[in-house]
Amino acid sequence: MVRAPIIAPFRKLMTTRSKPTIVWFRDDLRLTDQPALHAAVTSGRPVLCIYIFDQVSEGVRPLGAASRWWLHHSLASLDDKLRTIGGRLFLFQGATEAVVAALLRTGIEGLMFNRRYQQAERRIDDAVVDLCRREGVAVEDFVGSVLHEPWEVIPKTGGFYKVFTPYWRAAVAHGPTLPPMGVPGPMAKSAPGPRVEGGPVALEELGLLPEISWDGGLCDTWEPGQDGAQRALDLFLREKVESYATDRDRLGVAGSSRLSPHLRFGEISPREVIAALERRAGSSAEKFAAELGWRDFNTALLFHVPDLSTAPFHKSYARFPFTKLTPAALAAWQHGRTGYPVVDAGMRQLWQIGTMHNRVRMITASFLVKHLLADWRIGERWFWDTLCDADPANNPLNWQWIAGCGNDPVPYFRIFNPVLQGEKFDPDGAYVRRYVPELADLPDRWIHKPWEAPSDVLVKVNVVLGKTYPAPMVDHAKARVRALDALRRHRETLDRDQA
DNA sequence: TGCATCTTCTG
DNA sequence: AGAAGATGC
Repeated sequence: MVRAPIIAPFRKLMTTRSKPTIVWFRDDLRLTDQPALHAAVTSGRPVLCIYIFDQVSEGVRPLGAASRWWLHHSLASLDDKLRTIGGRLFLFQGATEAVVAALLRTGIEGLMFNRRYQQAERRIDDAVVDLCRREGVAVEDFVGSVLHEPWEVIPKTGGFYKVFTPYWRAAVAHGPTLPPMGVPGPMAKSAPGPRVEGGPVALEELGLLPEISWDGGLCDTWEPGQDGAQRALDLFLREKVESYATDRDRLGVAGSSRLSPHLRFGEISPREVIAALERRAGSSAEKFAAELGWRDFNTALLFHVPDLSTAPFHKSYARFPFTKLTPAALAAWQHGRTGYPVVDAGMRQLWQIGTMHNRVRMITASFLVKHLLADWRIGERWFWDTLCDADPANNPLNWQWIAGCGNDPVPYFRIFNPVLQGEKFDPDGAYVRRYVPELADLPDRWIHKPWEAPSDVLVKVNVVLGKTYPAPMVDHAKARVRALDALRRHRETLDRDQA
């Protein structure tokens, strides 16, 4: 371990004052409903708020580019918020254990944090707890950003839930989640950030922002941070939640809550969202509450089966003969040039604004794993890099679900038809027109299948298939039959193995 | 949180 | 002919 130099005059300063308690922020970048911060501030001791940007510890999955962009702005916002209660945020980078060890040597009273639920992160946290105990530093951890912790909702027969519906029934029966805490009062004057190896560093030094500025669409779309999260929640409750159950499926309508990246970084807790929802009963509110349940369910599943982000839940799929995509085919999917308008609109929405309508996530993912027969991990990695809400549990598990290798997956024969899905959920083509502007003038009738439009129509709207917009990269009917054959064969192999 | 195809019913 | 329902992948 690297021994960090301790600056002598600073140490003297520390010993003459009461030692600070560290509040270690992680995926909980908020002041509201923040148990660790609340406990530290109400103790009346000096509080030192820190964040450690750790991409190097064993097993930690490096953040994708969109998540890095989000984190940058979220950290800036958290620092602003902390200043409103007399604190500020000190940033460090490097291996967590080394940074914490160095900090402890500067004289620390205690360490507080809210729990995480992924394997690598829990190993780090356990090591930090051990470190504190060895050094005689009081350490306290609190419930993380979930409604229920993974070990709280388990079947009577033991093990863990593999199907959402029984999980959610049990979670609801388990009783109400903790009422969210408010913002703690002003904190004791914040201790200065001790200088150690790894920090404190300026936000810019973390290098989270893109080097070439591709983030214009993200900047125009999102307001990372606690205030943005609260605003999104207010807007959702005011204008969207009533019709959520129906509007969420309409691609051209902004019917979703847009809370997912805020929840991912813990800028708002699901307990706060539930508390706000409970003031308004109704089936739409319940539908939305269940969506929060999905987040917990996936978190719990990953907790119980740590390799789910890379390994199929159904092990037989490790041997599935995926098609190796050509670089051109992969790029066509990634950048929205498949020739299927609704698929291309979704992939371009993702690239431009770091999110994608949930139904379109299913359509585009299904296209990659069924029409192109690609390994779901290829798509998972792309989403991980481009989604602002890329979540270590939700992203891989949703991909496993659509690929058919997950716990409780879609049946293998369920293959989305991108034309029918477009016609059903984007009947006026508003979504396609927004993200595939070269098709904007096509009449509704052809907007989801330009290759069927009569040539005089195409001429009139300046569409030349293969030039201004790609011809379909695969034929839906043929690709569907090919996928059904491959998946059925795979299934027969399975049955034979088991027999 | 599907799709395609077949059957039956109705005008 | 076309809607509506049933069925297998």
